[in-house]
Amino acid sequence: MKDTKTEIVDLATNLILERGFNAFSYADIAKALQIKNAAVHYHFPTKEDLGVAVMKQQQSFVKTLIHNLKVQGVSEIGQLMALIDIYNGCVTNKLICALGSMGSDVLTLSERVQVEIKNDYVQVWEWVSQILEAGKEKNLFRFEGQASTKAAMILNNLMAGAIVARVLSPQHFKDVIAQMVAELLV
Amino acid sequence: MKDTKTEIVDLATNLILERGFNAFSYADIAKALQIKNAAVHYHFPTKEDLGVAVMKQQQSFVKTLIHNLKVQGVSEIGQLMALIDIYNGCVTNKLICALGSMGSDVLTLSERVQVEIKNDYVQVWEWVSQILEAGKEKNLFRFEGQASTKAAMILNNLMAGAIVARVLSPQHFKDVIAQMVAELLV
DNA sequence: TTTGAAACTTATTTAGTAGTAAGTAGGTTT
DNA sequence: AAACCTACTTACTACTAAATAAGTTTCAAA
Repeated sequence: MKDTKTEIVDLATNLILERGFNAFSYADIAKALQIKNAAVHYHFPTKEDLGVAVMKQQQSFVKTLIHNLKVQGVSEIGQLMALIDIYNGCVTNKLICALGSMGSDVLTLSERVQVEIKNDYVQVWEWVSQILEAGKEKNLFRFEGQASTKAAMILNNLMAGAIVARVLSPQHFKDVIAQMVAELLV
Repeated sequence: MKDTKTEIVDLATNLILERGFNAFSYADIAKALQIKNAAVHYHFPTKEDLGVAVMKQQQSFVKTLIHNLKVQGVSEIGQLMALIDIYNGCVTNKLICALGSMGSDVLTLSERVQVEIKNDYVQVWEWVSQILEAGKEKNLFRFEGQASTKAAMILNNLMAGAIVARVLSPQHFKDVIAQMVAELLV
């Protein structure tokens, strides 16, 4: 069984992806875990601490994902699909991604949290840049311009796509991402 | 001179684009306008009312912009650049767009506000779709797939680009949008 | 068997939040 | 002149937020 600390981070993550950092409280977490407000503060003295923990856990998840995909020798196409699958999961559950949620709130957050949001973005951005670069070399992908710029464009479509999916519909996301992939594949 | 009601909406808009709907209060507005909290409630009884007013004002701005551009006979390229200029202005002022901000918070907002967010998105989406369709016909633009899908992709890049610009840098936005435009122009 | 740290609860504080009721100054209408 | 309206202020309610101090339980190691 997961320990309380991990459960708090998991729940906070879900609340952030659903409502945003400024729209959930320690009381929400305490209620869901059937503990008291102060117990959450025991593990994460300030909300800032909790925010940092959430973003670091995200980085750890991505690190593990990248590692597993490379160990399994998954192709560049497969790696891109794995990333898209994560966003499909978000959209299905009416969630947006951590980058979109925390990015929108970035100016209300402390320096420490801002740094972790940036680290999160850069980690995924560098990964996608590498996928594109290697995939182009192998003639799997076609695109104009720099791989890093194209990677940013792909992330933009995933991030904003997930946001818009909740405003319009999940289908809107699927259509856009399908077209994005079609343009990319040779 | 602008009346108080308009000033409240303008200020609320700025606060939403900077911090998000759930991260500003009536007190922020009252303080800035040197009036009392209750005076804001006089004009907008609930925060929901204020949210609706902000989104309707946005729609009105876009409607006027589209009208002016068409009256002046601005080309499809010029129209797209006008949209991009708005986002450049946002990025310069460390703001995100109303769609990105309110879209991120959509599940914390009432039905009435959600509808206006959707209306806002659809208005801009249809406009960009028309620009692309007409521009392609005139051999100004090149793109694969449906104009409406490509329009959504452009909006995704603008929306998420503005969000990421605050996390990374304004330059990151400019690079991505420059590449986006380059891919689009014949 | 004691001890001591980890993981809580209880109870409270401080500082906001949206929202409202009642009153008022100054202008407009009848 | 009386009645009314607009745009507020004053003073408040009810509630929620994050945060903390002090006390309690639990359980494993000495």
